Formats: sequence, C-alpha cells, structure tokens
Amino acid sequence: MTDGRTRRREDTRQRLFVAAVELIAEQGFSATTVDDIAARAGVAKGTVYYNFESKTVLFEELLRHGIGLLTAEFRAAVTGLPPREALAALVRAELDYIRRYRAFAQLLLSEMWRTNREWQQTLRLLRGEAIEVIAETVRAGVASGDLPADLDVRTASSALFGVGLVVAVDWLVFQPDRPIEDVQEALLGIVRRVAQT
Amino acid sequence: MTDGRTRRREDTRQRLFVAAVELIAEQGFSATTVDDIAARAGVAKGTVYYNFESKTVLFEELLRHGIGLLTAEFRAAVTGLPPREALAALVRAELDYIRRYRAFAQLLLSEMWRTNREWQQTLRLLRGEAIEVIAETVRAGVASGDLPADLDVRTASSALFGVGLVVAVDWLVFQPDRPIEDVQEALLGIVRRVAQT
DNA sequence: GTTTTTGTACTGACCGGTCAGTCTAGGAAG
DNA sequence: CTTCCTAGACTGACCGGTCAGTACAAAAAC
Repeated sequence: MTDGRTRRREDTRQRLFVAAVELIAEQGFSATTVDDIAARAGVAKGTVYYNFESKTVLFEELLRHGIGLLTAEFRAAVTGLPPREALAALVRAELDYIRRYRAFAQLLLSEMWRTNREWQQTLRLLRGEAIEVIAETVRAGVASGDLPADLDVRTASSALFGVGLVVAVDWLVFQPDRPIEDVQEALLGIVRRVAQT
Repeated sequence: MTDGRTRRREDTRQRLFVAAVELIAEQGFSATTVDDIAARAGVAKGTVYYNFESKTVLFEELLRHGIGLLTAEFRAAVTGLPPREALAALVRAELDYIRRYRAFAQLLLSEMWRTNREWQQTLRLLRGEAIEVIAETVRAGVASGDLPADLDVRTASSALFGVGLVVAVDWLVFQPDRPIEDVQEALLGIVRRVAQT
C-alpha cells in the first residue's frame, strides 16, 4: 500500500493537484492548459494523462478532494457542540480552511455558480454535501429553540456558506495584507447577531 | 444622429452584448467562443469584429456598460436620504438590479475575483467605482453617528457589495423558483442588525 | 425623377496558432 | 529481465482574428 511506488505516485498526483488548483484559481478552468499544469508541477504532459483520464476528470477529482476535506472539517468542528457554539465553530472552520487553501477557495467562488459545464453536476453534489453539515446544525438549533424559529434552514445554510466564501476571498484578493482574523471577527459578529432569537 | 444606420448598428451591438452576457455567465469568458456569440446574436462572425476590436474588448465594454448602469442606480438610490435609509436603499437597488440583469450578476460573481486576466484591471477599477458609492454612504453614516463608529468603511462597503451578489445569485441558481423579495427581506434584516449602534 | 457614386454595415471562407489528447521510446525500481 | 512509470514529439480539432466581397441606403449628378 505505502510502498515506494504508491508513495511516489501519490506524490505526483498531489503536485498535480496543487499546480492545477493555483492555475485554475487565477485563470479559470478553460483558460488553464494541461501543458501549464504539467510544467508547474514539474512533470511531463504524459504524466498528467497517466495519472488522470482527462483534464475534466482531473478537475473533478480535485473538486472531490478539496470539498471532501472541507466537509470533513465541518463535521469535526461541530461534533458534540450545542447549536449556537456549533454555528460559530463552522464559521471558524470555514475561514480556517480558506486561509490554508486560499487558491481552492478562490476557484470554488469562481466556478460554483456556473451552469452548462460538464463538471457542474459534480460540483452541485459536493456543494450539497458540505452545506448539509451546516443545515443539520441549523436544523437542530431551530428545533431546540436556540435559533430563531422562522429561520429558513436551506436558505440560511447556503447563505452562510456563500457569505463566508465571498467575504474571505474578497479580503484575500483585494486587501491581502490585512490579517484574516479580522474577517473572522466580523463574520462571527454578524452571525451572532442574526442568530439572536 | 439617430438615422437608420446608427440605429441599426446600435441594435446589433446591443444584441451582441445580450448574447455575450448570457453565454459568458453560463460558461465563463474563455469557454465562450466568438462563433457562439455571433450565432446567438444572429449575425456573422465578421460583424462581431466590425463592431468590436477583439473578444477581450467586447467583454471590457460589456463590463463597463453593466457596472456603469449599476453605479448609476446606486447613486440615484442614495441621493437625499439619511445614512441608514440610504443603506437600505442600496441593498434594494442592488437586488433590484440583479433581478433585472441576472445573467450579468452571475457573470460578475464568477469573474470578479479572478487574477491574471487581461481585463482584470478594468474590472477592478469598475468595482471600485461602484463600491465607492457605498463607501460614501457608510462614511457619512459613521461621521454623523448613525452607524457604529468602529465600522471599517472599506471592508464594510466591499463586504456589503459582495454579500448581496452571492446571496442573490445563489438563490437564482439553486432556488430559482422562490421570489427574490424574500432574499431582499433577509438581507435587509441582516444589514439592519449589523448597522445597529 | 432617374442614374451614378459613395460610404457603411455586414458576411463567411479562410488562415495561423493553440491545445487536449495520443503514442512510443526509454529510464527507474525490484 | 520485467514492470511500472515518465518524457516530449506529434496529431487533429478548434478558435480568435482577417479580408475580399456583398447589400443597401442615402447623397450627388444630371
């Protein structure tokens, strides 16, 4: 399983992911060429096609990997916490994730609301999984009376997800010199106020 | 000035704008071909290049036109209103605009945070102009004591702009059957709470 | 009022470059 | 020697941009 070969291959795939995510974040999927990805990863073009079926599949696996990680961190963040604390933990987890994987966050923000792309279904599905974790928390909060009863669970959940994304990426792109902790504070403040019963 | 020729040409340019904005909203700038745009507008490819210098210039003029309109509506919305009412009017104006030009809003959301694209400077500039209107309102509110003194004007303004965009487009793309008035209510509620002194 | 000229809007075949994907020779690991 | 993987030249489709030519309205000439 973790013999030299598998480890080496896993390493190559990882380098390709990193290269692809950076380039696609900057330029978008269509404007990014496979040659660029291979060059930045320091491998030959053939290696890309040895490791991935196609450019689209590489991107889909990238999305799966990236959002899977986010979903996992969401789950880890909320386990065992009461609703209102869990909500704050989710905001923190999202921003923490964005800080660590800023290129992926930027990519997500740009490609999330597209329609008519081959990988759109995949992305929609993955988005649903991540938001479901938020929705579970919100639902529990509404049921227990910790959150306002008139809160629309689906809307609130997707809004929370999107707002964190846009505010953080906006900060990263347009005011990159300022610390992300400030965004976190601002967002927590907003969520706290909105969550008031 | 408004003879047959100029009117005809203006009409063609308008049709090209409409076709381009829809296609780019769905697929992105790079994935949209000039042939597609021409076909949807019902003109020959050459006509695109008769009316616009290049694909990039067409897109830049599109951005200028679209954001210019938004900025104008922002200005019209705030004139003569006291800070807190002006802020609510801005939210209403933004959502009203997004409802009317949903494709353009979707396009903006997807291309706004890109880096390393030829037209990035243009977009950055235009974004600045639109946000400046918001910033003036916030600044006046902070100065007059109508808004919290510790509000960071630049951050608050760009956050307000971005949040309206994501929440509205998210709704349009993922829950298109529900009325946008609900989003407006939700957003106004949030802004009202955050703006509390 | 008719004919000729001119300028403008548009057309679509075509060109050159680019890019996703293929193929095969060869290097590394065991 | 065999197996697994990588390199990078190559191919064919596609796409941005060009250009010689058409259509047609309005002015100019008579």
